[in-house]
Amino acid sequence: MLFTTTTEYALRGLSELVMRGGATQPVLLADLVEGTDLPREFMAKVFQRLVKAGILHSAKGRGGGFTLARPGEEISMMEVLTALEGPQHFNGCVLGLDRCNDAMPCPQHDMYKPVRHRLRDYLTNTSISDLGTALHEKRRQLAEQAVVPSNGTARVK
Amino acid sequence: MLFTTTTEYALRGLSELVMRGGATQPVLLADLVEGTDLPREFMAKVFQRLVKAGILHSAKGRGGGFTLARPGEEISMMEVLTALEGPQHFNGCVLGLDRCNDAMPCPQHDMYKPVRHRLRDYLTNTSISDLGTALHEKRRQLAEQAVVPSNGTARVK
DNA sequence: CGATCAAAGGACTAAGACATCCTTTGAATT
DNA sequence: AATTCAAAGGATGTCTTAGTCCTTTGATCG
Repeated sequence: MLFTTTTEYALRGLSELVMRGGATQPVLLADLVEGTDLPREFMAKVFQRLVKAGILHSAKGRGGGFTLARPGEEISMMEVLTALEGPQHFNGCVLGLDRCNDAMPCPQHDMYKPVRHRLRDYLTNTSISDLGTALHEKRRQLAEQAVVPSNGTARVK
Repeated sequence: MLFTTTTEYALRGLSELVMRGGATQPVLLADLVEGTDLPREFMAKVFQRLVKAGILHSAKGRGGGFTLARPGEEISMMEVLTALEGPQHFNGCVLGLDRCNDAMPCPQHDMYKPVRHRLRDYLTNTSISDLGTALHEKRRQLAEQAVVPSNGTARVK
């Protein structure tokens, strides 16, 4: 809804990367996608773009793989979005007009502004480290749930 | 950003329709797009879909055109969005996962929830009448501005 | 140096979005 | 009934997005 498929893959891929220690040691694409439904070949293209955008670092050959180019705390969802879809995504009106101008003013500019602001806040203030941590935590909870599946004392959501 | 081009066109077209009295009398597509950059032929397709969705009513031949099928106050942006892009757009995670499940839980579900809620509120509580009114008002302001362009007493934004 | 490993990159296919053109249908006017 | 009007609908074309496959590049290990 908010992102293109490409951006969604990027964010999910980065979450996985962070969760697998990609902040410090290289992670292979093959390892990263295993157990997920992320399409390997396509992810390779997406990660290539992230390398060029200065978000990822890559190394070929043995001991290679992908690592974060910078600390994960410094990479926001917004930066990923911008790298892949361009910067203009948050400057336009709700209705997608190029410009709110004389010929066709955006009738919703004022009402949409606070909504967009909220959205922008979320995207700029959430880092891919946050995504990785949240993913890790979710999986931990699910694992715990699986171990004590029908025990009344276990908190199961 | 939020919508596909098709949905944007639909919302803009409906805004124009309402502004031109399409709530009560039929408006021709040709009239509706004139002075805008809305592509006539493509808009015809979009409006066809809105007719089938029960949002618009159409009439062929002389005296024909498009009118709202129901009062504009009762038609929300969300309804238009849903009619054109399907209902699943607001039920998913930020990351676009089909389901937040064991195999791949959404790492951001909880944090994104309030943001989505805000967005949903905006879209369900804004009707196409609101859009039409806002459009009309904006154009009125611009016209006023144009009449007294360099007069110090005129409030110009 | 040669083998192997893994990302980079090019070529290609499929599907969907966006857009236009032309014919058909149905209604109103003469 | 004939004409005209305007939307409905089918056919087609183009572009972008999504996705796969295969070759090349560059690094490391033996």
